Amino acid sequence: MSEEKKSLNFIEQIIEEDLANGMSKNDLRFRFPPEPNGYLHIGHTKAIGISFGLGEKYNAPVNLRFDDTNPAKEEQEYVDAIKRDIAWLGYKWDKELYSSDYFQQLYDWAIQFIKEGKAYVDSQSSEAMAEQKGTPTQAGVDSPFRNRSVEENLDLFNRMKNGEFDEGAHILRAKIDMKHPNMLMRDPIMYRILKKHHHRTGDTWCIYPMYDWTHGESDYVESISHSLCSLEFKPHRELYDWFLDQVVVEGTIRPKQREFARLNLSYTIMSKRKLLQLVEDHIVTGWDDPRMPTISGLRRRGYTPSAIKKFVETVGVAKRDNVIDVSLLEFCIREDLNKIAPRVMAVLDPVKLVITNYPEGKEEWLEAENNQEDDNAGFRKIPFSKELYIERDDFKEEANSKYFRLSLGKEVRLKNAYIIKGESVLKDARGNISEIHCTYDADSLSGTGTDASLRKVKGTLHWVSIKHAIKAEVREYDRLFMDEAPDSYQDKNFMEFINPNSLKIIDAFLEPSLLEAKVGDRFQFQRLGYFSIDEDSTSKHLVFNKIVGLRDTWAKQEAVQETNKPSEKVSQSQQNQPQRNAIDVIQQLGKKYTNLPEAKQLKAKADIQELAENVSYEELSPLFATASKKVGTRIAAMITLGVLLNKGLSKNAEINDFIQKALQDSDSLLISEAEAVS
RNA sequence: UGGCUUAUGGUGUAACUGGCAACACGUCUGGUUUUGGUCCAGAAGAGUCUAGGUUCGAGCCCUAGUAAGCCAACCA
Repeated sequence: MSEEKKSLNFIEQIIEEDLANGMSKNDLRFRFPPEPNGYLHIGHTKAIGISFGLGEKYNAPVNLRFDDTNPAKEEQEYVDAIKRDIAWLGYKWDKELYSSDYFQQLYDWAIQFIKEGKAYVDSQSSEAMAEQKGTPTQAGVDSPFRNRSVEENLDLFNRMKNGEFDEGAHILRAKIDMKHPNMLMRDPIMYRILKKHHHRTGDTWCIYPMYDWTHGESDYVESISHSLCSLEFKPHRELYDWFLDQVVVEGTIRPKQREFARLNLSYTIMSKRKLLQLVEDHIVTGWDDPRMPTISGLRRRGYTPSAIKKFVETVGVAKRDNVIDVSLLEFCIREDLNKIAPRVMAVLDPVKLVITNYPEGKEEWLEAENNQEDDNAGFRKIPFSKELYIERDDFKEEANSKYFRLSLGKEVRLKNAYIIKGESVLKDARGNISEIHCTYDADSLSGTGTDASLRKVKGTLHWVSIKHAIKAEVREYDRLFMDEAPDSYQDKNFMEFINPNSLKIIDAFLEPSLLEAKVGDRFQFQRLGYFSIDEDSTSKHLVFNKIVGLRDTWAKQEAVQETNKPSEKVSQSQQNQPQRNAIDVIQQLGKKYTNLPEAKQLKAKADIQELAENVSYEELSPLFATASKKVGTRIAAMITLGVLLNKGLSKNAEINDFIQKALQDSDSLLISEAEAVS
């Protein structure tokens, strides 16, 4: 129980402060307010995690409120999908609510606004109004309708509500300030005429409230204490507060809007509009395509709720723009699946392996551990026979000592089975390997405890018995975009970065135990990665999605070797070796110099003096400009200068300046070094 | 000639509210291993955007710059 160490994010700090200032814990209440105009994606998961997470932390209710003020875009399908996704993540909302529940209350308040002279009906075209609104750097001007009488406004608004006007003929605006530096405060629109069927209120209304007018008041009606949203709503806060000022009654909970930076993921896009385009252009098969960053896509891909929650937790909450590396998401899912996914064997790119000294027709059912990370996972039987498939990548006719897999004359272990030795290969007319022949050591069977079974060999391969193997379709996914930030360019469309090879369909061979697997089951295909059964599967035709590969340091090594071979890209690998310029090392020593105890300081000084022998004046002189507060670096530079002067360097104006400034410093170490050279 | 916000290793987030920068991912070593996975041990990488200032002491406070993001939909 050592939770006190965990630091609070800035939102938690605000809440703690409110609590300290007398707010009752019972008054804490949050909400998640999606617009039902698209599917939830991984970015929303952050917002969900923040508000629902706070609810869990403080044991406070969290409402799910659909922000459904625009019937032109919103649909029941999205409501259902959103509820499904949040429930799947494992969060429980207190009440399921809709902004449309408050249409009447909002309308009543609007009437009150008109009566108090705080709102008016404008009857211009949207173009005219946009022009009057000005620009961020230029004040707006008042509408000619701004000073209509209360009676006229009331009459017009009433007739708007009754459907007497066409869309666009009139709107209701709050009367605030057309010269306000915040554009949102320049008489924002509260209502527009929309003769559309609403998924909940049907045809009851033909005027619909705008977001700004609706959101804060809905929070208020629900007694939301903290209304958390992403950063782009920061400018809206002023208006949110202005609207609240007009209606909040003393002694009630006044909601507080606070903003955090939204989540961005490298190599993906987060805009609902753009995601919709991928669906409509059939780049993907739907919102739940396993390549999509939607929650439903991740679910179908095989991600677990706990991995996603862990991810969101790890990412943190702050106010600066960020791009999270996908490797973190992958880490979270691997970490989770490593503990829970049963291991099985599957061969995705088969080559036939024949064990020449294994009896014809013999078969054995060998014992295999389901998950060595889980003591309760148990064991299963897998069939072994003379003819197997192994991975094409797992064999090379000749290989160096770095290659741990099968090659001619070398031994490897077949996982859960025997040790084999490569003997010969058969090739087809084009020279491709069609069969590998090997011999096995009959005494080496896994788990028998014989000396032979205990022998250590370099590599272990996964395999599957040809006769017993079941065929399955495996869908392997790659990132949808080839650019790290596909929608960050003004001059390029994100569609230009679509990865044409984001889906690869593979005919794979699996061990027969998989015949019993059900849709949604997740497995580790040993040495390959994590896979889950897709809902397209039938009893005759299994379909797997690759969730994520295993961490693969071998593939990485190979890639490095490749790039290093043609040209001498040695510099890259040297970068990590302590092969640095003397001056850089000196600078480094300097950084820590003032923090060192005296004995180490002396050693550092000696090191610097030694290194200084290999430093030219041209390398040193830039350090003269070091900021005055970086005392350590200046000391190191001074010591180095001493060495150069000793070697016959003559002083110039630059050097004298540097020394003079050091002599006037407050740091005694620096002064004494400066005195030593002056 | 606007307003608001942000700035800490490659990435993300910390730093007990002023006491010489920590955690996670990633990278690299080494060990264990019947998964080149996991696990274990370790390393490299940041004087905290710049320049001043206050202070015994600044990533935290002040001033001035710089850079990035957001704001002109009858969208949310």
